[in-house]
Formats: sequence, structure tokens, C-alpha cells
Amino acid sequence: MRIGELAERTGVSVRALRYYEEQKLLASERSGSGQRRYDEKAVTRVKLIQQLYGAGISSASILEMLPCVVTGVAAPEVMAKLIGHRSSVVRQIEELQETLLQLDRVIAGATEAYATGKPCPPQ
Amino acid sequence: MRIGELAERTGVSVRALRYYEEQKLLASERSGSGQRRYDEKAVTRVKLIQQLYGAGISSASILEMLPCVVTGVAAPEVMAKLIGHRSSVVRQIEELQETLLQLDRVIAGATEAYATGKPCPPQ
DNA sequence: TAGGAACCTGACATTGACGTCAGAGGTAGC
DNA sequence: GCTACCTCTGACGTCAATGTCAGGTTCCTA
Repeated sequence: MRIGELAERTGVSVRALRYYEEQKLLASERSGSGQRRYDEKAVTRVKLIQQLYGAGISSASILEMLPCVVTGVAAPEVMAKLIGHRSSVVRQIEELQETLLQLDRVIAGATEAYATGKPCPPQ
Repeated sequence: MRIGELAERTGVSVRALRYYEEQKLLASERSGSGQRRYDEKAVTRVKLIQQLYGAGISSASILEMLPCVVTGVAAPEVMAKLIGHRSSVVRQIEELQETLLQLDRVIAGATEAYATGKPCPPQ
């Protein structure tokens, strides 16, 4: 498929796809005239990249771990980084859950204030 | 306390604290010579700001919701945004949990590859 | 009262993942 | 072969939260 279709199917902009290639995260075949051509696997690859970006992992780190994702083999130092990223994701989840509690407290307070007509400052 | 102490106690840089003030997220008293003075409440305020930033909420949105956090009262449109942010945080958590599963698959595959000496590409 | 640490304002620099534009060439349906 | 749309490279722009630097003032301790 061409880049426009890949963009549409992944929900990622054309510009972003070219950026991924620039960062060596995504390869493409080229047609005779130089246009990029992608196979089906590119779709899952792009979604994976987006997911890792979403976890705050930099393109350099993604680049390190991608071959490992494909082959299943990780050098020890890559393995260590993978585990480090795992911890970081766990921490992010915990922090977001704490934030969720905070937001819920605020929302609950405001709801009660609306119902009773009296402000109820936290704590 | 002065800005340096607040920075140390919150783990946030002095520059960031001044930025928060610039964005009206954090107020300070000023000494006769113009130096910022903070009370104890500033510590929790800064931590709250950091938490909201961590959830990907912009300073403009934080600014909107802060009075509500303090007073417990939210105008309807602020309330709507609060609920919107809540949903966004929930979604982020779900996505990170999915990412965690992916990472675990990769780590498990690499661990097995290490144990058996054979690469085990996913799926 | 000396001197170093901490503080001030103002301004420009940085970072990463793109957006956007220009100018040129490719592709597909009619 | 016309037309509308897609794609190419290259380069500069953006955005938000900070870093960093300069040049000057204030604070604290000896």
C-alpha cells in the first residue's frame, strides 16, 4: 500500500510515517519512481510504535527494542532497558491512578457543592 | 520559605516554580526586596500541579480547575472539562496497561530465547 | 563588612514529534 | 491526455515546559 493508505489505516499522519522512517523505526520498499510501498505488517508495526511513544519511550529506545520485538532475541543490555521501561510504565500507571483519585475527589466535591449549594473545600 | 527550599522540598526546579507563577498556577508573597515567599500549602499545590502535568493536562486546563480544587465549586463547563480529563486519564491507564502486556510478551520471549538458545518471534 | 550563596528579571536555547509550505514529479480514472 | 489527487524532498515553524546565561541585587555567616 502507499503511504496515504497506511496513514489512514493507522490513524497516524503521513508526516509522522515519514518521520518514523527517518528515525529508522519503519522501513519501506520504494517503487520505481521513488514512492514508498508498505506491506500489511507495517500496520501493526506503526501501531506498536504509537503505543511505545504513548508510554513516553523515546524513538532512540524504541529503535533499540524493535529488532528484539521482531526476532524475540534481546542482548543483555537491551533486556535491562526493557525491564527499566517496564518499571517506568508501571510507575506511570500508578501515578495516573493517584491522579484519577484526585480528580474524583474534586468532581465529587463539586457535585456535592452543586447539590447542597455550599462549597465544600477538600479536607 | 524561599523558592530554593520549595524547589528542594518538591523536587521541582526553581525555574519551573517561576514558570508556574508566570502561568498563574502558583502565587507567592514578596518580601520587601522582591523575593518570593511561600507558605506550607505551596508544597502540596506544587505536587498537585506536577501530578496534573504528568497526566498530560495543559497549564491552561490546570489553571481552570485549580480554583475548583481549592473551593470545591465548579462551573458547569469546568465540570464538563474535569469529566473529560477524567476520561482521558482512564484511557491513558488502559493504553499503558496494554503497553505493559506488550512489553511483558517481549520480555518473556527474550527470556525464553535466552534459556533455549532459540529465537522465538512473537505469534 | 566581606564574600559566597541564593535570588531577581529578561531573554534566548532546547527537545521531540510532528505541522506546514514550496516546488516538482507520479498516478489513476475518464 | 486532462484533471484531480497523491507523493516526493527539504526546510523552516510550532508548542510547552524547562534549561541556561547575563548582569545585577539580597541574604546570611563568619
